Amino acid sequence: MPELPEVETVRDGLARHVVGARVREVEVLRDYSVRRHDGGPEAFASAMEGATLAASARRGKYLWLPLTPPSPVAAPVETTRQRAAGAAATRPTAGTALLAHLGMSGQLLVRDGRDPWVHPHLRVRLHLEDAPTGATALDFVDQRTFGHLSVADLVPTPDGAPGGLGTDEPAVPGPVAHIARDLLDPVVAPGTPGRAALVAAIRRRRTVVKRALLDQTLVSGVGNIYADEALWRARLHYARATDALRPTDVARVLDAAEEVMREALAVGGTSFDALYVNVNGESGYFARGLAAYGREGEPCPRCGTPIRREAFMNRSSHFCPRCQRRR
DNA sequence: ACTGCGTCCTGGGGGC
DNA sequence: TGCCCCCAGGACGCAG
Repeated sequence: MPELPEVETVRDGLARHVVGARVREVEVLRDYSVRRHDGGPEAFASAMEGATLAASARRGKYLWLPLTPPSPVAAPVETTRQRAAGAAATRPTAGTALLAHLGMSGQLLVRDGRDPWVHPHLRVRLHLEDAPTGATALDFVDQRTFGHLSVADLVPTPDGAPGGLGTDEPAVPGPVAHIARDLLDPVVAPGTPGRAALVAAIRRRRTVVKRALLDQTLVSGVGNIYADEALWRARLHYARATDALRPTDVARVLDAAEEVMREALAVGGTSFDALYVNVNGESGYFARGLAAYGREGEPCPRCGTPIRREAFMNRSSHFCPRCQRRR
Protein backbone atom coordinates (compact mmCIF):
# COMPACT_ATOMS: atom_id res chain seq x y z
CA MET A 1 0.00 0.00 0.00
CA PRO A 2 1.18 3.50 -0.63
CA GLU A 3 2.91 4.99 2.38
CA LEU A 4 4.51 8.41 2.50
CA PRO A 5 7.67 7.45 0.55
CA GLU A 6 5.56 5.93 -2.22
CA VAL A 7 3.30 8.98 -2.32
CA GLU A 8 6.38 11.21 -2.57
CA THR A 9 7.62 9.10 -5.47
CA VAL A 10 4.27 9.58 -7.17
CA ARG A 11 4.36 13.32 -6.46
CA ASP A 12 7.75 13.60 -8.08
CA GLY A 13 6.64 11.56 -11.07
CA LEU A 14 3.54 13.69 -11.56
CA ALA A 15 5.70 16.81 -11.40
CA ARG A 16 7.69 15.59 -14.38
CA HIS A 17 4.96 13.93 -16.44
CA VAL A 18 1.70 15.82 -15.96
CA VAL A 19 2.50 19.28 -14.57
CA GLY A 20 1.89 21.69 -17.41
CA ALA A 21 -0.74 19.46 -19.00
CA ARG A 22 -4.31 20.60 -19.59
CA VAL A 23 -7.30 18.44 -18.66
CA ARG A 24 -9.35 17.92 -21.80
CA GLU A 25 -11.99 15.57 -20.44
CA VAL A 26 -12.81 13.71 -17.24
CA GLU A 27 -14.37 10.25 -16.95
CA VAL A 28 -15.68 9.21 -13.54
CA LEU A 29 -16.22 5.46 -13.64
CA ARG A 30 -16.97 5.08 -9.93
CA ASP A 31 -18.90 7.83 -8.18
CA TYR A 32 -17.65 6.73 -4.76
CA SER A 33 -14.11 7.70 -5.73
CA VAL A 34 -15.13 11.38 -5.87
CA ARG A 35 -17.43 11.23 -2.80
CA ARG A 36 -15.47 14.01 -1.11
CA HIS A 37 -16.17 16.44 -3.92
CA ASP A 38 -19.10 18.70 -3.16
CA GLY A 39 -21.66 18.47 -5.91
CA GLY A 40 -20.91 14.99 -7.14
CA PRO A 41 -19.19 13.51 -10.19
CA GLU A 42 -20.56 16.01 -12.71
CA ALA A 43 -19.37 18.95 -10.65
CA PHE A 44 -15.98 17.28 -10.24
CA ALA A 45 -15.63 16.78 -13.97
CA SER A 46 -16.67 20.32 -14.85
CA ALA A 47 -14.32 21.76 -12.21
CA MET A 48 -11.42 19.89 -13.83
CA GLU A 49 -12.11 20.20 -17.55
CA GLY A 50 -10.11 22.95 -19.22
CA ALA A 51 -7.83 23.46 -16.22
CA THR A 52 -4.05 23.20 -16.36
CA LEU A 53 -2.21 21.18 -13.72
CA ALA A 54 0.20 23.80 -12.42
CA ALA A 55 2.28 21.99 -9.77
CA SER A 56 2.54 18.77 -7.77
CA ALA A 57 2.54 19.05 -3.99
CA ARG A 58 2.31 16.71 -1.02
CA ARG A 59 1.75 16.77 2.72
CA GLY A 60 1.66 13.42 4.48
CA LYS A 61 -0.22 11.09 2.19
CA TYR A 62 -2.25 13.84 0.58
CA LEU A 63 -1.30 14.93 -2.94
CA TRP A 64 -2.57 18.03 -4.70
CA LEU A 65 -2.16 19.59 -8.12
CA PRO A 66 -2.99 23.32 -8.14
CA LEU A 67 -5.16 24.34 -11.09
CA THR A 68 -4.84 27.32 -13.40
CA PRO A 69 -7.06 29.10 -13.84
CA PRO A 70 -8.67 28.31 -10.48
CA SER A 71 -11.90 26.38 -10.92
CA PRO A 72 -15.09 27.71 -9.40
CA VAL A 73 -15.98 25.20 -6.70
CA ALA A 74 -19.04 25.00 -4.52
CA ALA A 75 -18.74 26.36 -1.01
CA PRO A 76 -17.01 23.54 0.84
CA VAL A 77 -18.80 21.69 3.61
CA GLU A 78 -16.74 22.14 6.73
CA THR A 79 -15.72 19.00 8.56
CA THR A 80 -16.09 18.77 12.31
CA ARG A 81 -12.34 19.00 12.73
CA GLN A 82 -12.04 22.09 10.58
CA ARG A 83 -14.79 23.78 12.57
CA ALA A 84 -13.07 22.84 15.79
CA ALA A 85 -9.82 24.27 14.44
CA GLY A 86 -11.61 27.55 13.76
CA ALA A 87 -10.67 27.41 10.12
CA ALA A 88 -14.28 27.90 9.12
CA ALA A 89 -15.55 31.43 8.95
CA THR A 90 -12.77 33.41 7.31
CA ARG A 91 -11.26 31.27 4.67
CA PRO A 92 -9.83 33.36 1.86
CA THR A 93 -9.37 31.32 -1.27
CA ALA A 94 -5.90 31.08 -2.73
CA GLY A 95 -6.91 29.09 -5.78
CA THR A 96 -8.04 25.53 -6.27
CA ALA A 97 -6.36 22.18 -6.64
CA LEU A 98 -7.05 18.61 -7.62
CA LEU A 99 -6.72 16.78 -4.30
CA ALA A 100 -5.91 13.09 -4.10
CA HIS A 101 -5.54 10.53 -1.35
CA LEU A 102 -4.51 7.05 -2.46
CA GLY A 103 -6.02 5.31 0.55
CA MET A 104 -4.62 1.83 0.82
CA SER A 105 -4.77 0.68 -2.78
CA GLY A 106 -4.88 3.82 -4.91
CA GLN A 107 -2.56 4.38 -7.87
CA LEU A 108 -2.07 7.30 -10.23
CA LEU A 109 -1.01 5.86 -13.57
CA VAL A 110 0.36 7.95 -16.43
CA ARG A 111 -0.80 6.65 -19.82
CA ASP A 112 0.53 7.64 -23.19
CA GLY A 113 -1.30 5.56 -25.79
CA ARG A 114 -4.16 6.74 -27.95
CA ASP A 115 -6.21 3.86 -26.61
CA PRO A 116 -4.72 3.22 -23.18
CA TRP A 117 -5.47 -0.01 -21.39
CA VAL A 118 -8.47 0.17 -19.08
CA HIS A 119 -7.41 -1.30 -15.75
CA PRO A 120 -10.18 -3.38 -14.12
CA HIS A 121 -10.05 -1.07 -11.10
CA LEU A 122 -9.95 2.18 -13.06
CA ARG A 123 -12.11 4.69 -11.16
CA VAL A 124 -11.33 8.07 -12.75
CA ARG A 125 -9.56 8.98 -15.96
CA LEU A 126 -8.28 12.47 -16.78
CA HIS A 127 -7.68 12.89 -20.50
CA LEU A 128 -4.71 15.22 -20.94
CA GLU A 129 -3.28 17.39 -23.67
CA ASP A 130 0.04 19.19 -23.96
CA ALA A 131 1.66 17.08 -21.24
CA PRO A 132 5.44 17.68 -21.02
CA THR A 133 6.46 14.09 -21.85
CA GLY A 134 3.56 13.13 -24.07
CA ALA A 135 1.16 11.62 -21.54
CA THR A 136 -2.41 11.44 -22.81
CA ALA A 137 -4.17 10.36 -19.63
CA LEU A 138 -3.81 10.21 -15.88
CA ASP A 139 -5.66 7.23 -14.43
CA PHE A 140 -6.83 6.89 -10.84
CA VAL A 141 -6.92 3.16 -10.17
CA ASP A 142 -8.09 1.94 -6.77
CA GLN A 143 -9.12 -1.59 -5.89
CA ARG A 144 -10.47 -1.02 -2.38
CA THR A 145 -11.77 2.50 -3.02
CA PHE A 146 -10.53 4.00 0.23
CA GLY A 147 -8.79 6.61 -1.88
CA HIS A 148 -10.54 9.61 -3.36
CA LEU A 149 -10.20 12.60 -5.66
CA SER A 150 -11.79 16.03 -5.33
CA VAL A 151 -11.32 19.62 -6.37
CA ALA A 152 -10.80 21.80 -3.30
CA ASP A 153 -10.03 25.42 -2.62
CA LEU A 154 -6.61 26.34 -1.29
CA VAL A 155 -6.34 28.07 2.08
CA PRO A 156 -3.31 29.89 3.52
CA THR A 157 -1.02 28.12 5.98
CA PRO A 158 -1.18 29.70 9.46
CA ASP A 159 2.62 29.94 9.69
CA GLY A 160 3.14 31.33 6.20
CA ALA A 161 5.51 28.49 5.28
CA PRO A 162 5.02 26.47 2.08
CA GLY A 163 2.06 24.12 2.38
CA GLY A 164 4.06 21.01 1.60
CA LEU A 165 6.79 19.46 -0.51
CA GLY A 166 6.73 20.45 -4.15
CA THR A 167 5.25 23.90 -3.68
CA ASP A 168 6.50 27.31 -2.60
CA GLU A 169 2.95 28.55 -2.07
CA PRO A 170 1.96 29.02 1.58
CA ALA A 171 -1.33 27.23 1.05
CA VAL A 172 -2.95 23.83 1.35
CA PRO A 173 -6.30 22.43 0.21
CA GLY A 174 -9.04 23.04 2.80
CA PRO A 175 -9.43 19.35 3.64
CA VAL A 176 -5.69 19.23 4.43
CA ALA A 177 -5.70 22.23 6.76
CA HIS A 178 -5.99 20.07 9.88
CA ILE A 179 -3.28 17.63 8.72
CA ALA A 180 0.05 18.19 10.45
CA ARG A 181 3.31 18.53 8.55
CA ASP A 182 5.20 15.30 7.87
CA LEU A 183 8.73 14.27 8.77
CA LEU A 184 10.13 15.15 5.34
CA ASP A 185 8.90 18.74 5.74
CA PRO A 186 11.70 21.29 6.40
CA VAL A 187 9.51 23.06 8.98
CA VAL A 188 9.84 20.06 11.32
CA ALA A 189 13.39 19.02 10.34
CA PRO A 190 15.65 17.79 13.17
CA GLY A 191 17.10 20.67 15.16
CA THR A 192 14.37 23.13 14.23
CA PRO A 193 11.88 24.73 16.62
CA GLY A 194 9.19 22.86 14.70
CA ARG A 195 10.70 19.49 15.64
CA ALA A 196 11.07 20.52 19.27
CA ALA A 197 7.44 21.63 19.32
CA LEU A 198 6.42 18.28 17.85
CA VAL A 199 8.27 16.37 20.57
CA ALA A 200 6.57 18.51 23.21
CA ALA A 201 3.14 18.07 21.62
CA ILE A 202 3.50 14.29 21.62
CA ARG A 203 4.51 14.25 25.28
CA ARG A 204 1.50 16.40 26.16
CA ARG A 205 -0.84 13.76 24.80
CA ARG A 206 -2.35 11.31 27.25
CA THR A 207 -2.24 8.26 25.05
CA VAL A 208 0.22 5.59 23.95
CA VAL A 209 3.13 6.24 21.63
CA LYS A 210 1.88 4.33 18.59
CA ARG A 211 -1.47 6.06 18.64
CA ALA A 212 0.36 9.39 18.75
CA LEU A 213 2.52 8.41 15.76
CA LEU A 214 -0.61 7.55 13.78
CA ASP A 215 -2.42 10.77 14.75
CA GLN A 216 -2.38 12.89 11.57
CA THR A 217 -3.03 16.08 13.54
CA LEU A 218 0.31 15.64 15.38
CA VAL A 219 2.53 14.39 12.57
CA SER A 220 1.32 13.13 9.22
CA GLY A 221 2.32 10.36 6.88
CA VAL A 222 3.16 7.66 9.41
CA GLY A 223 0.99 4.59 8.81
CA ASN A 224 0.82 1.24 10.54
CA ILE A 225 3.86 -0.17 8.77
CA TYR A 226 6.27 2.69 9.43
CA ALA A 227 4.98 3.13 12.96
CA ASP A 228 5.96 -0.46 13.75
CA GLU A 229 9.35 -0.06 12.02
CA ALA A 230 10.11 3.23 13.80
CA LEU A 231 9.20 1.78 17.20
CA TRP A 232 11.39 -1.25 16.52
CA ARG A 233 14.36 0.96 15.61
CA ALA A 234 13.81 3.13 18.65
CA ARG A 235 13.35 0.05 20.86
CA LEU A 236 10.06 1.30 22.21
CA HIS A 237 6.98 -0.79 22.95
CA TYR A 238 3.92 0.47 21.04
CA ALA A 239 1.84 0.84 24.19
CA ARG A 240 4.25 3.03 26.16
CA ALA A 241 2.48 6.08 27.58
CA THR A 242 3.52 9.24 25.77
CA ASP A 243 3.50 11.42 28.88
CA ALA A 244 5.90 9.02 30.60
CA LEU A 245 8.43 9.05 27.76
CA ARG A 246 11.58 11.14 28.02
CA PRO A 247 12.05 13.81 25.36
CA THR A 248 15.00 11.81 24.02
CA ASP A 249 12.75 8.76 23.57
CA VAL A 250 10.23 10.75 21.56
CA ALA A 251 12.98 12.40 19.53
CA ARG A 252 14.51 8.99 18.84
CA VAL A 253 11.31 7.44 17.52
CA LEU A 254 10.68 10.48 15.30
CA ASP A 255 14.24 10.29 13.98
CA ALA A 256 13.71 6.58 13.33
CA ALA A 257 10.45 7.18 11.46
CA GLU A 258 12.11 9.84 9.32
CA GLU A 259 15.08 7.56 8.68
CA VAL A 260 12.95 4.58 7.62
CA MET A 261 10.93 6.76 5.26
CA ARG A 262 14.03 8.36 3.71
CA GLU A 263 15.55 4.92 3.14
CA ALA A 264 12.36 3.69 1.52
CA LEU A 265 12.24 6.81 -0.63
CA ALA A 266 15.81 6.27 -1.80
CA VAL A 267 15.07 2.67 -2.74
CA GLY A 268 11.69 3.28 -4.32
CA GLY A 269 12.47 6.59 -5.92
CA THR A 270 13.23 5.15 -9.32
CA SER A 271 10.01 3.20 -9.65
CA PHE A 272 8.15 5.99 -11.41
CA ASP A 273 10.57 6.21 -14.31
CA ALA A 274 11.25 2.49 -14.38
CA LEU A 275 7.60 1.66 -14.74
CA TYR A 276 6.38 4.92 -16.24
CA VAL A 277 2.96 3.66 -17.32
CA ASN A 278 2.61 1.74 -14.08
CA VAL A 279 3.20 4.41 -11.53
CA ASN A 280 2.00 2.57 -8.52
CA GLY A 281 4.38 3.69 -5.84
CA GLU A 282 5.41 0.14 -5.05
CA SER A 283 8.92 0.42 -3.81
CA GLY A 284 11.16 -2.59 -3.54
CA TYR A 285 11.72 -1.57 0.04
CA PHE A 286 8.97 -3.71 1.50
CA ALA A 287 10.48 -6.94 0.32
CA ARG A 288 13.73 -6.61 2.21
CA GLY A 289 13.83 -3.60 4.50
CA LEU A 290 11.22 -4.42 7.10
CA ALA A 291 12.45 -5.61 10.48
CA ALA A 292 9.17 -6.02 12.35
CA TYR A 293 6.07 -5.39 10.23
CA GLY A 294 4.56 -8.56 8.78
CA ARG A 295 7.29 -10.74 10.32
CA GLU A 296 5.36 -12.50 13.09
CA GLY A 297 7.31 -15.52 14.29
CA GLU A 298 10.43 -14.59 12.32
CA PRO A 299 13.61 -13.65 14.19
CA CYS A 300 14.25 -10.08 15.27
CA PRO A 301 17.17 -8.86 13.11
CA ARG A 302 18.83 -7.51 16.26
CA CYS A 303 18.49 -10.29 18.82
CA GLY A 304 16.85 -13.26 17.12
CA THR A 305 13.78 -13.34 19.36
CA PRO A 306 10.63 -14.17 17.35
CA ILE A 307 8.67 -11.08 16.36
CA ARG A 308 5.29 -10.93 18.05
CA ARG A 309 2.02 -9.64 16.64
CA GLU A 310 -0.73 -8.20 18.81
CA ALA A 311 -4.06 -6.59 18.05
CA PHE A 312 -4.07 -2.85 18.70
CA MET A 313 -6.60 -0.27 17.54
CA ASN A 314 -8.26 -2.93 15.38
CA ARG A 315 -4.91 -3.23 13.64
CA SER A 316 -1.83 -5.36 14.06
CA SER A 317 1.25 -4.30 15.96
CA HIS A 318 4.50 -6.11 15.29
CA PHE A 319 7.34 -5.85 17.79
CA CYS A 320 10.25 -7.66 19.37
CA PRO A 321 9.25 -8.69 22.88
CA ARG A 322 12.88 -8.54 24.00
CA CYS A 323 14.10 -5.30 22.41
CA GLN A 324 10.85 -3.46 22.97
CA ARG A 325 9.82 -3.92 26.58
CA ARG A 326 6.52 -2.62 27.76
CA ARG A 327 7.80 -2.11 31.34
C1' DA B 1 -10.73 19.89 24.60
C1' DC B 2 -9.31 15.60 24.23
C1' DT B 3 -9.43 10.56 23.64
C1' DG B 4 -10.95 6.32 21.52
C1' DC B 5 -13.88 3.51 18.63
C1' DG B 6 -16.85 2.16 14.61
C1' DT B 7 -17.34 2.71 9.83
C1' DC B 8 -16.47 2.99 4.97
C1' DC B 9 -14.91 -0.72 0.74
C1' DT B 10 -13.11 -4.60 -2.03
C1' DG B 11 -11.26 -9.03 -3.44
C1' DG B 12 -7.53 -12.28 -2.21
C1' DG B 13 -7.03 -16.06 0.39
C1' DG B 14 -7.92 -19.15 4.23
C1' DG B 15 -11.05 -22.41 6.20
C1' DC B 16 -14.50 -25.78 5.87
C1' DT C 1 -14.04 -27.92 -6.15
C1' DG C 2 -16.78 -24.25 -4.35
C1' DC C 3 -18.39 -21.02 -1.26
C1' DC C 4 -18.32 -17.96 2.53
C1' DC C 5 -16.28 -15.03 5.53
C1' DC C 6 -12.50 -12.58 7.30
C1' DC C 7 -9.04 -9.42 6.90
C1' DA C 8 -6.12 -5.37 5.51
C1' DG C 9 -5.74 -0.31 5.81
C1' DG C 10 -6.33 5.63 6.51
C1' DA C 11 -9.14 9.04 8.01
C1' DC C 12 -13.32 10.84 9.50
C1' DG C 13 -17.63 11.27 12.36
C1' DC C 14 -19.18 10.89 16.63
C1' DA C 15 -19.70 9.17 21.41
C1' DG C 16 -18.07 9.59 25.93
